[in-house]
Amino acid sequence: MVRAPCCEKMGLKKGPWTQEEDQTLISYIQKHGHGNWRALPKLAGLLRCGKSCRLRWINYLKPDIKRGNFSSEEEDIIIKMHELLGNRWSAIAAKLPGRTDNEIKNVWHTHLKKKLLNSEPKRVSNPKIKRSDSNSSTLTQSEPTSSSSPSTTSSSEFSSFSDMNNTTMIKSEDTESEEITMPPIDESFWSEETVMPSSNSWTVSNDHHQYQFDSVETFQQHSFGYNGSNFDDGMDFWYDIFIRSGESIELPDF
DNA sequence: AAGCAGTGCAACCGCCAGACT
DNA sequence: GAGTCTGGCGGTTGCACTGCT
Repeated sequence: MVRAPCCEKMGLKKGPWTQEEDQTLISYIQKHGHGNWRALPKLAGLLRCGKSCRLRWINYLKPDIKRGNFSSEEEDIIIKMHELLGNRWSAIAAKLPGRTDNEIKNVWHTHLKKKLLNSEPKRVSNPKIKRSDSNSSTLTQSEPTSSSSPSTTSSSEFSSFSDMNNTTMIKSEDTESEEITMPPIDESFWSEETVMPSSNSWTVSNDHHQYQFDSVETFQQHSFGYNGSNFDDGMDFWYDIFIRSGESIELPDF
C-alpha cells in the first residue's frame, strides 16, 4: 500500500492472510474470545496488528458470515438503504445478516453503482419526497389545471393536495407537515417520456400513481436538493431530461 | 502467446467517538 | 477536564484475475 503501514514498522506482517494464520486466529478466538484486539495477536502468537486481526475475523472468519454472490433481493435492499442512509455501510450491513460492511461497500462500488448509473442517469428525489415501491414512471406533459396556483419559486417547501384517481397535485406552497410519496423513477422514465417545451404543468406517472406539478418551477425544484445537491446538479438533471427526450427543445427559463 | 486494460476484492489507512485513567 | 487507548467506520489502494486485441 502507498500509505505508511502501521504494522510494518513494528515488525508485524501485513498483506493477505495465510491458512495457518486464519486457523491460529480462529482457534484462539474460539477458546478465549477476542477480548482486547490489540493484545490478541501477541497472545495468539500472530505477527499481525490487532486491527488486522479484527478485520480478518469480522469480514471473513466469523462463523455466521455469508459468502457468495448477492441475491437480487439483497441488492435491492442495499440500493434502497443507500438511498436512505448514504454511505453508512455498517448501518446497511445491519439489515443484511451475514454480510459485512466491507463486502457491501465493494458490491456497491463494483456492481450497484454502475447498475444504477446505467438505469437511472439522474435520480429524481428530494428530501421531502418518499418513494413508494411502484414500478415504472413516465414524464409527460399535461394541461395546466385550474387548481394549479401560479408558480412561485420562493421556497423549497411543497404541499401535496387532493388525490383524485391517484393523482397527486404538488404545489409550490410553504407547508411543513406533509410529505409527498413519489414512485421510483426508473429507466422507463427516461425512455418513454414525452417532453414538451413551454408547458406550465408537468406530470410524473406510473401504473399506480400520477403526480402533477403545478408549474415547471415546482417540478424543477423537486429535481433539486437531492442529497444536498446544488443548482448545477439541478441543471444537469434538466439537461438529461431534454437530451434523453430526443427532442430539440428550449430549456425552461430558470 | 503476449501484452494491455478493466474489474473485483481483500486489506490497509486515517479519522473519530466513546471508554477509561 | 485532559490525555490515552480502543474499537469501529468509511475511503482508498494494490494485487490477482479475466477478457480483449
